[in-house]
Amino acid sequence: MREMAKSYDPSIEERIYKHWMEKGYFHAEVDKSKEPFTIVIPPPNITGHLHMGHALDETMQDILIRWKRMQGYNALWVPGTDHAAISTEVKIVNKMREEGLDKETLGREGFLKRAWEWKEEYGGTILNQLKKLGASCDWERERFTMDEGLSDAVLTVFCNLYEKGYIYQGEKLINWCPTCQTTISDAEVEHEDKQGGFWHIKYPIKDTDMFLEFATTRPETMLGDTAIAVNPEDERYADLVGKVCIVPFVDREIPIIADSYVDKEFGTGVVKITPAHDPNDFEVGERHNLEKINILNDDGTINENGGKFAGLDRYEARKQIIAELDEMGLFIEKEDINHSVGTHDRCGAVIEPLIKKQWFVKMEELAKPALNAYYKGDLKFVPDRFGKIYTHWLEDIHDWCISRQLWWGHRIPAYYCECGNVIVSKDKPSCCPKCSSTSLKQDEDCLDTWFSSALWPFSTLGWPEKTEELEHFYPTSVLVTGYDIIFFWVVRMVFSAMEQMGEVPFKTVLIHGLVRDSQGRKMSKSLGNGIDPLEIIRESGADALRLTLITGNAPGNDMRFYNERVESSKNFANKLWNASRFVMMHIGDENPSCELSELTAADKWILSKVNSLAKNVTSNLDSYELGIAVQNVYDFIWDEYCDWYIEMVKPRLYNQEDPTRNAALWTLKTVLINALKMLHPFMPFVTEEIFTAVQSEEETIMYSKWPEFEERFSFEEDEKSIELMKEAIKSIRNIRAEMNVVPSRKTNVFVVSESEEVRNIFEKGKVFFAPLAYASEVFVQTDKVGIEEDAISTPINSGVIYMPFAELVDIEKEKERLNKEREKLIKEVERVEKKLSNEGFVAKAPEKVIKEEKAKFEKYSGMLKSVEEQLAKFN
RNA sequence: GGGAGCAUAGCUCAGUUGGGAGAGCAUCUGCCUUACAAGCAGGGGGUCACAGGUUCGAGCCCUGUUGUUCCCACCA
Repeated sequence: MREMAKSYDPSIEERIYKHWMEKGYFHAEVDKSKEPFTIVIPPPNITGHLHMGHALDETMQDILIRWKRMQGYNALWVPGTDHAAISTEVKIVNKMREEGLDKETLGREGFLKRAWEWKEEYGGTILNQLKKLGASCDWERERFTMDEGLSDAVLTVFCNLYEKGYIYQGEKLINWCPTCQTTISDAEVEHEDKQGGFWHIKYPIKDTDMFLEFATTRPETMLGDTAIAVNPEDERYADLVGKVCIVPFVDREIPIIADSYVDKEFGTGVVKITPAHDPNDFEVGERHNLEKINILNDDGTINENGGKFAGLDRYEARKQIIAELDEMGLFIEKEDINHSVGTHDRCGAVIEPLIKKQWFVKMEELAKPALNAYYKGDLKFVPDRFGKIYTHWLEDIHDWCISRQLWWGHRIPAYYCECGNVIVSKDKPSCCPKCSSTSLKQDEDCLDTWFSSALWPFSTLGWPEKTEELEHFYPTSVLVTGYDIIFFWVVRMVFSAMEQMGEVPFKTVLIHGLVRDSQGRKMSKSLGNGIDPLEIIRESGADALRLTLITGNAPGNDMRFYNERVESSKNFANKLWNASRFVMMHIGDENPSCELSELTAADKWILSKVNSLAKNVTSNLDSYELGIAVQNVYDFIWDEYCDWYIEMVKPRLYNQEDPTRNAALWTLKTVLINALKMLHPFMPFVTEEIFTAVQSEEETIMYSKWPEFEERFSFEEDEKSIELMKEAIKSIRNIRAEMNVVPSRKTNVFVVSESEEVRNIFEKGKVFFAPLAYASEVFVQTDKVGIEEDAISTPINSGVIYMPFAELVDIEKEKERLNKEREKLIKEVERVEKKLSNEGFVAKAPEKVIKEEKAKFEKYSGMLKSVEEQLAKFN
């Protein structure tokens, strides 16, 4: 037996984790004799630091992995990181800037060298932080989206999709971030409601003295206007269609066209059309064959097409354009409006739609199998409502712009020949197959970072190689992630897997919500309201943090983080610690054993309880109700095991001569071990420490067998007996507290019952009933012989408890108390009576429910009778 | 404009196929009882947002209303 400290100290965690690592417990080899259970970690960015969101996400995964491992599965949790193209590149560029360097001077190669150096230095930070949380990832299998194997997977998929015609190059309207100077996909555009202007402007109509009024939120785009549109059914403008307007400053003549896209009711019913800078206008332009004039440079300044405004930032140009229009009498008014503006989710800059030649993935066909997988039930969401979000997005999907004007990432494997030929190939071709020229240039752009993470579930297992890991561990079992990246990642993983592997990448997607601050706000850097999980771990331990994050959290729901709750989690760890210490103090170096026949009702009661706990916890874990599962274990340990069972067995432990002492020790130990096992996935450290102390012959709890429900440990009768005694004890304590009787003052307690069964229960349970009921002596009898007339009484099911308090009894007060009790019981009896006299209830309710109600009727009417008898005595 | 979530004790939240409303924290009372004062025992506190409906029975299922949060969407 190992000596245990007086109170729980979470600093043991580091030692334990190190031990687990040294023993290689987290490593999973392919073992075909076992059923696989696989999770791939949502790879955190190499730029990242562990925040509460990660802590929740990884805790949930660790719980599932540890549980399945104990259940005997071949459990594998693959860790790794994402190169995070834009985020990382921005970080590196900023660091270079501090040294007075920029990308251009370093060149691509020089830049990449520095980027890899940066990755080597900082890229592992977040994974090391994860270890503090207790994550049992197989670190021998750690992967990175840009390592050799995964890069090979990326190029393979790119070429595959290109050959099948799913990847194409196109000159389309894309989302441009002028700050990061790259394209981004639709998913990365965040629509924010912003206060903005709605400028009313008019253009002169050619060869008339008339003007056409319209309004716009982006006046500077007028420099790229190539038409003015009205609704074809708008009578106000019918005779203007076909006429020509003049765009000021650039003096461009543009047609007035009719297109049903224009809403007659909105504004003046006139829209300026800028096909090069607005998605709707682009469509209109396609329909009417309009010219597309790009007016923006990559940095958001006006280009040479903007005439005199060339070189100005778009917002400065806007100001000047309005000022000059005003002078020209063409500006009418500015309306203040609140409208939604597209911004870049990484840097917050306002996105400018513009036309560029980019690489796209054609989504329509690829989306279908991903949708079918869900409809067929091969892919499930927990909770299911997120399936609707998933399908909604896929049904309305746009092509995915995958090229990024970055250097940090997977360079697009497309090669351009002088002859104009484009060759897509994993390796650089030696010459152009068309013209044999050897002067081929690779595309300068990189792929969207999500292109590689979309392959994560199979690329990390070795694909495109046919590894035995892939064979055994794929498809993965469950993906755990937040609802905020369903579009970015989940959707793309599913369609990529369906296309490349022909099956789903995971069977279940377990969705969790956001961890918010105590006021319900998102934790963010700018608000400075983030709570650092590492700090919590340092102060209270990873176990306490994990328990806090899981308790009371239902799948898919957001949660608030309170330090008070960490405190209570830590208290729980200490409670468990001390209960274990108590058990071990009494067991010493013995190894208690006993026959089932030696067990007392109390032993059987707690064994039965822990037995059904196993059933409940397992079924809750099966349905991913981690919060309920951990609550089950928590309640059992604190309420049943500590507050009742330990107190019940104390007299047997203190009495070395007690013949049932060994049964008590065995039960204490057995139940504790089972409870520890069930708590282990949630609180791995404290449970490991205690387990190895109690079970000194075992090396770890990690591979101990998960408890299962066993019929032979189900003791219904004993459960009932003990519950009856608990009720009696609670009533006695209640009365004593009301009468302000200090615990040290003990009284005789009489249990009177005509039922032999009940008398037996109390007779046998005297050993614990007496101390818990603060009884100097317990008398179990059939009648009231020897009980003083003014003894305090309280009814139990099929009996009455009497306590002679002598001088403490105030008859009037006692009558009052009994009257209250009577009122309560009358209500109960009435309620049950009403139910039982309801014909519908008796005819239609399940038999079990009716039986229960009848039993309640017996119980309460019996109790009422004895209260009334007692009252009659006082009157 | 479309969709979804939430509304339960003072606060934060659970409540798994419908069968007498729960936890943590807070609050009040009494206890340093030989595992734990990070504790023990006991108490108070809820028209389960509102209105209908289904049912023998509704916090739970259906419809509507209100409040609130979020997601999606090309009304300039």
